[in-house]
Amino acid sequence: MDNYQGDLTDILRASTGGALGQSDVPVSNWEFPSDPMNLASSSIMGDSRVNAFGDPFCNLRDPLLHELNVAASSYFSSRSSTDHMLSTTSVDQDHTSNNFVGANSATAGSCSNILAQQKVFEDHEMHKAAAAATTSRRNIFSRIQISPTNTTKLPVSPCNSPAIDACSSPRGFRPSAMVSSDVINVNNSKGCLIDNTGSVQISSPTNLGIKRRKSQAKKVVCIPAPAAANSRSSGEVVPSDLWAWRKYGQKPIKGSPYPRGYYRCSSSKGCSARKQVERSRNDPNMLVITYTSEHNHPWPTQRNALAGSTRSQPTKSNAASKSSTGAQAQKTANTKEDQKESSNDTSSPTDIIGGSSTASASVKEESDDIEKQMEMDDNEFSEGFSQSYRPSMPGQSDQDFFAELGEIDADPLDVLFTQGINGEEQKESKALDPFSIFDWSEDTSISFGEAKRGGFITRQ
DNA sequence: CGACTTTGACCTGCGC
DNA sequence: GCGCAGGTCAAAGTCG
Repeated sequence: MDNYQGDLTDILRASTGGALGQSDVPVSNWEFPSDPMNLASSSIMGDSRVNAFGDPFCNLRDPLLHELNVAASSYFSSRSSTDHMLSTTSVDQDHTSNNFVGANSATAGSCSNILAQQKVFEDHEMHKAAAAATTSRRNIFSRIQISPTNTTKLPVSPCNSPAIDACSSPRGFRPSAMVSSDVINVNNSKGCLIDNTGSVQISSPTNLGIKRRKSQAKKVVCIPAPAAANSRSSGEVVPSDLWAWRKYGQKPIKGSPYPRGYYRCSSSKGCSARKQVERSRNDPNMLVITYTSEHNHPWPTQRNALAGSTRSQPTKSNAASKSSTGAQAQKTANTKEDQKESSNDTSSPTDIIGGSSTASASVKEESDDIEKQMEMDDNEFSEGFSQSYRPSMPGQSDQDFFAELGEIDADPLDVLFTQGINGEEQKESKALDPFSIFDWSEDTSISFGEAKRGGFITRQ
């Protein structure tokens, strides 16, 4: 189970984003009161330093953390090979209704469509784990009850573009949504979040797309590409999570102007966890992160996560003012893509950062408030990244926040389960399968709001 | 010195 | 079998 811990936590954290502490957040028009995925809150992860992304990408800071929190939705899709519980199949199936999709169309800006769309697709592996603990076939997300009405109406992505395109959304980040690999498109803004026709990210191993190692379980996360916040001078996007990642390769992808970066987990030696980061073809503002394999080690402590990643991320204090990278950054700084990125990024970092900094708070608020918050965030960002980036929790000091991080790091799932599940169920699930949290029995019908209320958030 | 990024070369899977 | 494309390796160089 430990192996999964990392992934799961990743997902949870990433997806949970700003929801922390929030109970009834009208994230979107969706019926579900709140986004379960927001449980962990991105802000928690905020500090991690992860490796940079490909050159063309610029500044991404903890997209998982920040953006997800803020409103951005992210997609986690997994390609399962076989018994995939994920509802990858189709929109019209009941899976769809069950899929966790939080779409928030309320947000402003180009990305406005989705603040909190999120969808998680778990790995085949993860599913197995969950399955072991429970008999349920549906993954956590699939179990999450979303208003059937809404779900059934989820628009199928009009886009025919490749999976990567699934995450298209305008720059700001808000839009991302997690879509089941096979396609749930919640995002109206640019049309498609994920294309099932897409090859790589979304397709199951058997599908087109990843030719190799298809058999490996993969989870695909689509997140808004933060801009400057998490970037290096080179313009690379540096999606962060608490894991430490080391870049081991980068390849241009056919049909995409953006290269794909290959990262492996450096948090622990021998860890087979890997991820691929690339930009959505259609929406450069969106990043598609594909996780492969599980971490074979516990969730890294904050410190560990940061270890060895100093280059990829600016220090909290100077992130804004200076890129962490030196010569390397310089090398690519002038590239076309970088320039392009930089131009885009100028405004966006705010989103991210602001999202991260205020995400937790903003999430609580009504969509209107969220927009306002974002605006404020933008302003804050202008003042300095370091400040704005600082993760904040409502009613919580920074120190508290990090202290909490420590707890979470120690056992991220613990938080979720201990609080997210009540009584005996909690104990049982925790003991048997931490993931059971996701694997709620179908009749359980735990609403996101409940889950959230249950605990992810309360921890603070 | 250790960890990271970069990048060309190599390997492998898939389609034709 | 060949070629293409994706994925990985590993040397070289950088940075703190």
